[in-house]
Amino acid sequence: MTRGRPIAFSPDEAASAAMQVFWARGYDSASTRDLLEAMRLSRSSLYQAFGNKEQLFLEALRRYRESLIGRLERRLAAAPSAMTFLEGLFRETAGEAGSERAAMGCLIFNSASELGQRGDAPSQHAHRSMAAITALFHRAVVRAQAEGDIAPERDPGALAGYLTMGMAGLRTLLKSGADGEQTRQAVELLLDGLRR
Amino acid sequence: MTRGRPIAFSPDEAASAAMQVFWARGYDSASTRDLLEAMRLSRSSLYQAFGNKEQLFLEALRRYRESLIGRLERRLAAAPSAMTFLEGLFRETAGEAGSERAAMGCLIFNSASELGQRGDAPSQHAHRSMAAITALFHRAVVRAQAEGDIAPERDPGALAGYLTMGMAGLRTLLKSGADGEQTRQAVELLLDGLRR
DNA sequence: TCATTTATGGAACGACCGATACAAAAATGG
DNA sequence: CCATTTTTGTATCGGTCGTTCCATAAATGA
Repeated sequence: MTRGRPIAFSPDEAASAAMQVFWARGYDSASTRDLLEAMRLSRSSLYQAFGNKEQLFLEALRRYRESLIGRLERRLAAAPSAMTFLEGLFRETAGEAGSERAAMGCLIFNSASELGQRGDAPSQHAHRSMAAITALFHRAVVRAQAEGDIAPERDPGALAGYLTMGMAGLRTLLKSGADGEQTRQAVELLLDGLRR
Repeated sequence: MTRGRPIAFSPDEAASAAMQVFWARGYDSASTRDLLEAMRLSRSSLYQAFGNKEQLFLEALRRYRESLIGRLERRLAAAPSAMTFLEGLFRETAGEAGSERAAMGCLIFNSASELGQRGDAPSQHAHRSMAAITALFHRAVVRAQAEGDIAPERDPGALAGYLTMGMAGLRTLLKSGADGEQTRQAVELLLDGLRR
């Protein structure tokens, strides 16, 4: 049983580098040249290891989603209350105004906006990733209700959609270069809507 | 003083057709072939009349913005109250869920998301167009305060940013294929935040 | 009608796109 | 050390991109 020459790169790091490129430039605008340069491998290796550009994007989006959701999940679990988690998340994001981080936005919302209802696999995966964010907000809302910070009679599904809408809008504001004053005020109003 | 051969197309209609293409496909993804076909003119005429793709986009975005703002302005002026205008606008938009119209989104938010902080002219114009939307919401909020539907001590600037954020988020939800139930519920919560 | 001016159609440009083909290089297990 | 397997670098593919150029068509004012 011969094994042959082993690959000289880390598939993990390569996929991570690809994710960064798609995040910064978008799916269509990210050229294979950009990807090759960032991933530091040759064309052959890219197509051999990841199939094609679309599949590479799917893998990058999957990684981004799992990383993001995982991080938020841990942060939610570690938070003293679900409400402080939500407040912290939104306020922190609003505080990114003007930074390079703000200009990049979120790969999931970026993809949802760019790919829209194209119907292909990337578009469907973007949609599912949006749903994953809403599901996370749903869990946070349910916990906040259990903790008495949100009235129990309020519909957690509706509130989760409201929060996803708010985060998507906040990301758009940040991408368009809104200043911190505006984003912070808008986020406070959004959070008021949680408690009301 | 000779004049020469007059152009055989309507610059107005051509620019309008270009706007539709940029709206449906985005700035980068809209190819000159797409544009020529929709505008029904030859390459020479396009470059003669509009300069290049970037300038054509700027003109298309300008038209979209003025048309949109003008339409909203008239609708606001005709509305029995600023609050009913805002309610109608958001509820109507939420009701577009699932339609082709929803998949197209709004050229201004689309452009803001696609072009981000690229720094070039299209990016700057997208940012300014966002500001124009916020300015319109600001006027509506001020009027709603005068009419007693929003408490006078509330900051109209903050509320305007809140509404722009909400509309941007709503547009992202609609583009990602959210169902009408979710968008309608989210919008009601958003509107609750206006009155509170 | 005629000289002039302008628009038009289409060919062509260089650059880049995503993807493939193929030969050379490299590391394996035996 | 060798035969085998796999990766790697590079050349190249057909196609499309935005743009320019030029010959031709068309409508003008005189």
